[in-house]
Amino acid sequence: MRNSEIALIFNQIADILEIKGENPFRVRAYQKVVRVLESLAEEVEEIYQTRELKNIPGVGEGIARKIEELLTTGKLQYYEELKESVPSGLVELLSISEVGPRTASLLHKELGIKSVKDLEKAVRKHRIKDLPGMGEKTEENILRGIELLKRRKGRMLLGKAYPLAQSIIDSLKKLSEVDRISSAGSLRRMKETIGDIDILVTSKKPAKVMEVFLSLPQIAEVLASGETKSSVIMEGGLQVDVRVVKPDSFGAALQYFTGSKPHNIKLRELANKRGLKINEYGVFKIKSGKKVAGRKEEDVYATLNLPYIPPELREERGEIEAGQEGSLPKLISLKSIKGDLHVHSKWSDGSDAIMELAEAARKLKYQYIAICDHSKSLGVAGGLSERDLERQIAEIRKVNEKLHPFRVLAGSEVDIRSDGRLDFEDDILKELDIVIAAIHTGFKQDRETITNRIIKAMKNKFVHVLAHPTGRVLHEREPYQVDMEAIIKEAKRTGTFLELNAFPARLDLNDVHCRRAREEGVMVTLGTDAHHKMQLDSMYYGVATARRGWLEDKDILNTLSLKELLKILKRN
DNA sequence: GCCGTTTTCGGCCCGACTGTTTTCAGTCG
Repeated sequence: MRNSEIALIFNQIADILEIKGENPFRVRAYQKVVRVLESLAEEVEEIYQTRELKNIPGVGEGIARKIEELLTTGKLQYYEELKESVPSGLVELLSISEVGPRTASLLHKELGIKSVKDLEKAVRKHRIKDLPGMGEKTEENILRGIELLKRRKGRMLLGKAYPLAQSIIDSLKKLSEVDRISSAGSLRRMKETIGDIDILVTSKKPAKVMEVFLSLPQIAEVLASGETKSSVIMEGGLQVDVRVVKPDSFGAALQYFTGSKPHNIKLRELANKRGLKINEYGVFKIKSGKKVAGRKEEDVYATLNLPYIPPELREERGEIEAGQEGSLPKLISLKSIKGDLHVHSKWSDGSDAIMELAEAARKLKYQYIAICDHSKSLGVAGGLSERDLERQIAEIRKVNEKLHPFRVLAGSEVDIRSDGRLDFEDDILKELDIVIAAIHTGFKQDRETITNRIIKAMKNKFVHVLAHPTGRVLHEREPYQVDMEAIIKEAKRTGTFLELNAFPARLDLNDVHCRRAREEGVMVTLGTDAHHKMQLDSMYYGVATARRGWLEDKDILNTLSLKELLKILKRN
């Protein structure tokens, strides 16, 4: 059983326990394990075979026993019984904003409501308002919550939310009334998908800021508007909240609203032990109530003897401990990137000529790009035949003569066929500067088959890079069943580099796998998979994911200069 | 249900907002 499946079950358990009004700390214990499982690179199955499950943080006696039962029998008696005790539709009520566990169980007890559909009917018949603790307003709010749920399209890709947020920030920045401004929340942490956009502002005239914000053209609906906080829904369904805070609280507010929640909880626990209290206004001494920090985010961390922790790391995955030990990574930044190692031209399914792409790359101050068009068996993507590839190499040589010292690397995104053989023979692969291998068909193979298939390709000495190693496409396709732990180990053994594909819907490797690669000493390459010169810009999201994966310059191949890069590529 | 440089038992983050209440419970981030 995979970690994600176990996490799903524990998440359900947490929800049901909440509805049943169980001890909230027990609920939190299950929620914590869910989070830990989601950020665990290694499969629990493997941990179970080699060592104690209780080594996993948040896993104690009880949960260890439950995991064991799931792994050995595929089922969990406790969960089955729990499910029986609560109608299945009740859990989905929790996804309506305004409806929490207490309301859900009240609705069920009093009106027999078992699903969102039931609830909507009851609301429209005005049967809610007479329940104890409810009223007309609550009824309206629940209806609004249901409508919001229907309209909400789930989380948005970072690649879409980020430019949107930036354009809002740019519009507000122009105002002389705006002093400081920053995004917060998961967007600032650069998570791969974003639930809503939070923007913080300091201003002496909040009303003016709000007025301008609320008049932005992309707004579909205003949910709330006040002096210090306004919420809107943008076209496309994303919610944006703007808050105005006082200058001497800006740092504390930024820290608070950036999260993540588990990161903040851990910080506040730490603060308590030192007789301090942290909230969105600042850091205070508990006894005297004296404020000791708040203006700058750095100061908030400093009161706990911590260095500044970059937002991308704030997921409670050991960053606080690393800060205490002084072992936080020096994260990679965009300006360290010297080139793009995965670009398509119009020779296959891209839309630009090699020269255009090279010119665009030079504008980004790169020293090189690798043209890696598809190989012959990928007919749908205009895969190149051996003959085409040779002609393409000739064209690349000509471009290089003109653009020297900039360099276009001749490459290929060679398809790994279903049996693990490559789409080109060695004698043509060896002509290339860089070979990246990838799977494009047969995604549904079982774990062992697909893992062995990929490993077979990695063993080819002409293959430098494994591209988009898990094959996921956010919102579209699950990763294949590949055993990433085995792939990372094999990458170490064969000297293969693992790609972090920067295309916003891929970001594959993800943050967790990046970190595992680093721990094993496997270098990562960054490539945008651009099919258009504009898409070279998505390198930014790749770098963000690398940062979330704790990667430094030295962990990333294309921070190397052209000369150093060529040396390494030849060695293979 | 977890966890321990104050603890193997008794803690477990913090405040705003809202609506329904006359002092607070529920929800949210």
